[in-house]
Amino acid sequence: MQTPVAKLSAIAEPPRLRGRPGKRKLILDAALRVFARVGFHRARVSDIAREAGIAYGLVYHYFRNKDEILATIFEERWTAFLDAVEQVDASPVPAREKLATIANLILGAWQVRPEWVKVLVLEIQRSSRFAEPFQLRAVSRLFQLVAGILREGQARGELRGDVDPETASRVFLGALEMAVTSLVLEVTRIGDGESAEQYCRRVGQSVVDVFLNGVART
Amino acid sequence: MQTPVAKLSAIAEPPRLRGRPGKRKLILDAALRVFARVGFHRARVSDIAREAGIAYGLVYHYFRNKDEILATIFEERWTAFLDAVEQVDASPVPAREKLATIANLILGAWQVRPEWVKVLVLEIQRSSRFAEPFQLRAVSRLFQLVAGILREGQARGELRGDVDPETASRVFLGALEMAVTSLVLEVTRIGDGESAEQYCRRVGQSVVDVFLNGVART
Amino acid sequence: MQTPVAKLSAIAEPPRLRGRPGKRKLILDAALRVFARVGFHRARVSDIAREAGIAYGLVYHYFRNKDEILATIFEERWTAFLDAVEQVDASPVPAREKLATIANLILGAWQVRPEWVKVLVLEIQRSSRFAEPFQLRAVSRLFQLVAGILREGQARGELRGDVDPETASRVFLGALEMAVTSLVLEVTRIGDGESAEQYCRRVGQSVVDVFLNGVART
Amino acid sequence: MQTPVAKLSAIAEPPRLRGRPGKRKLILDAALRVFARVGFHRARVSDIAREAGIAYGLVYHYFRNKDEILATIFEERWTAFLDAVEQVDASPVPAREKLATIANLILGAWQVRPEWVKVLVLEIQRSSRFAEPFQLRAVSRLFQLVAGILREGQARGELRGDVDPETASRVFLGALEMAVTSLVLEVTRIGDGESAEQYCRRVGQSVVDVFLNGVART
DNA sequence: CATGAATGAGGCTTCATTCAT
DNA sequence: AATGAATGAAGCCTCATTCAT
Repeated sequence: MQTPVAKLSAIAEPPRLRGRPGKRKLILDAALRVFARVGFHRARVSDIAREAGIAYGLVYHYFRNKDEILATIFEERWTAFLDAVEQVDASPVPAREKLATIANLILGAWQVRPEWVKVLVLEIQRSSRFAEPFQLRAVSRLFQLVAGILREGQARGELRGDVDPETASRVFLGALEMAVTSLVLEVTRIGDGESAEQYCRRVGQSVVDVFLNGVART
Repeated sequence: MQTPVAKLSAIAEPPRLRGRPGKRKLILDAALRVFARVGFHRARVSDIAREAGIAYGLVYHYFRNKDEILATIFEERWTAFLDAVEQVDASPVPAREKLATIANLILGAWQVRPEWVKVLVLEIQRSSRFAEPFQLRAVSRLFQLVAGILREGQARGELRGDVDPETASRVFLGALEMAVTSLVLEVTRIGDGESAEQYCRRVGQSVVDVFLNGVART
Repeated sequence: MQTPVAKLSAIAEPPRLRGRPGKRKLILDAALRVFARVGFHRARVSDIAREAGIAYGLVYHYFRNKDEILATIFEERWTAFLDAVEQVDASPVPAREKLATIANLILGAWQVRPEWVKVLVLEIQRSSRFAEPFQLRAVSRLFQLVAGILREGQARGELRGDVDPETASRVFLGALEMAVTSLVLEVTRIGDGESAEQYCRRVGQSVVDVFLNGVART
Repeated sequence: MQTPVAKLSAIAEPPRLRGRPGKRKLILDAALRVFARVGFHRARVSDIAREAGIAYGLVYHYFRNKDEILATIFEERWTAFLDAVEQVDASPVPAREKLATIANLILGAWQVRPEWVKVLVLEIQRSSRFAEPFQLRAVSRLFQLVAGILREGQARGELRGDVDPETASRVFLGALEMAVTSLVLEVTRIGDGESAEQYCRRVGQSVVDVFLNGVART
């Protein structure tokens, strides 16, 4: 199954909030880059302002404080991501294809917007703000969706019925996250004869393959 | 295979250095608790000192700075953990048993010392400090060990040969990390009729089961 | 003697300048309310604008800066107040009646426009801006007028001649100010069977009574 | 009646809090001077530190924030002042003498520590923090004490019985406050042939005289 | 007139680290 | 070894004021 480009761009580029000429977005994008570069805690508001090419105080015109910038990045992007996953969930395809698409969605996002994935993986997830109701729920939603896909696959007889869907969803998403993390931390170096896109697709397929079929010799 | 208690405690409790009264250890333990409670960045040196019941100037007799405390915690505990994994690697058992033991090692450590695992998962692993040579190598070592186990299993014919061991090691450890993370973040609530120990064992078995056999109906 | 309503309203409501739609007045009134509510220093220009229902940039079309707003309030209201006191001074009545009228003027103003009196008492009078030439002179003028009334009363033989009029004017106005302050700070609660107007009149009479006759048993 | 020097110094110099070598007091004294010079709002914490000859951060070792410095000044000094007034209240002398002593207490404090009185009059009283329970109660206490003295004087037949003690206490203290304010604002210039002490004594006597006997010709 | 986006200096506060005792 | 007072750099945030439209 092909992941529509539309979906990928949806993750990477949230729709402009109506009205504002775009300064707000300018700030969010700059913040994303700065957070990705030096991390949330090291990032100074003045860094963000400089990166955005605006005056210091303007940041506070659009956001209450630095935390809110991170939270907003999370909200906007994660919501777009969840929407994409919801669409995948709703599509009339076998569970295995849904999982493959989700894997491509995540790895594809890294290709298009590595900073966004880096910030999500390294900063937000670690942040104690993570414990905020909205964020907790937003992340839980992803796990629920995947668990739902697995449960449905079990009901349809596509998947083994003797595996707890909640646990399995953590295995699947944990595996994917680690794959992305190793890309983010540049632990994984992409080989010579392979484009980033090919590499991502291959890794996604491997993760799905292992998750579906296991590594044991049958 | 049973995970020897000795190994677990080795992870959780590094051997006392040179029989000191233990002020240094007092500080490390206190820091661990504080880091687990509020996170590294929010933790003040004075918090650690108060938790340890000492004057905070004393912290600087034992450690150069705050970062070094975190690094030390990492080094000591991670080294002990790696040692345990090395022993597992060296043991003459099938790959599947080695993997099961590693899973129990990690989940068991969470049982004995949840703060340590929490700090490892939330603070160190995602810290940009992670990029420091020693830490990077130390973590890489774990992945290499697991990849080695998988490669050996392939060579012995126990595991499928058409899976990249590096990728598969990330799947395995990512799945385990996510399992632990959900425990750390208390997303997972342990059911009524089950002890924490039973629960951990069951989750570990599930992860290994999925990793080995996959979720697809055969 | 009855305090003409005209005089009270003169204090509380300065005549509209040149028949403008009144944006300027809107701002001054809003500022008065905000200053009374939160104090000059805590009041933000944006608070004033919101209270006035206008954009806050507009404030700077009518006033050079925030200080000027307070100064303007002071000038306009205090001038009106001084005019009323001048009229009292010029009236052909005994000193004791003049003093009673002044007391009613002040306490009556509190009734009609408590915010204005509150700002006068709490912000302007004690402000270091008070030291500005105009304001200093304006306030001095009140003391001079009262001292003049006292001096005249002495000359006419109505009042004791062995009291320094300057000192006595401070006693009189200090007493009145404290009476108003206790109203402003709501330290004084008005009793049940008494209207605010009755209460003010009674307090004014008491102050004048004590000032004229003293509290000692004769 | 002579105001014992002991009492005056009690107002101006609160007893050292046991233990501290005196840095805390250094800061409080410096803050008092700075507040008196430029006002609370204009005073920067760095000004206070420089005035005290200490490092910036040390201020925060002893006080939570700038507000707490002002509040502490108020508490310590006002408490000492109230104690002195309580002693006056308890002394077995006629009401008129008690009032004279209180007047001397206040005016004498201005002589010894003009900054303290200035800060009290200009900053604390105006501050909205004034509304804090402790401060409100502390100030109320003074009024209650004076009202009590008046009531007792009435009961003994020394004072007129037809005057409300609460209102009269406000007249008395308002008059005194205005006398001090005019000193603080340097509206009142002390004449040539008179020492500051003589001047204060004379003003105090005048205030008490007017308060007791009134200005009307009998 | 009117708007509110944009500016940026100013100041409070935090807290890692040093140092005298 | 132990204490905690002392230091001061760093950075967040506020908000008066300006300016383009």
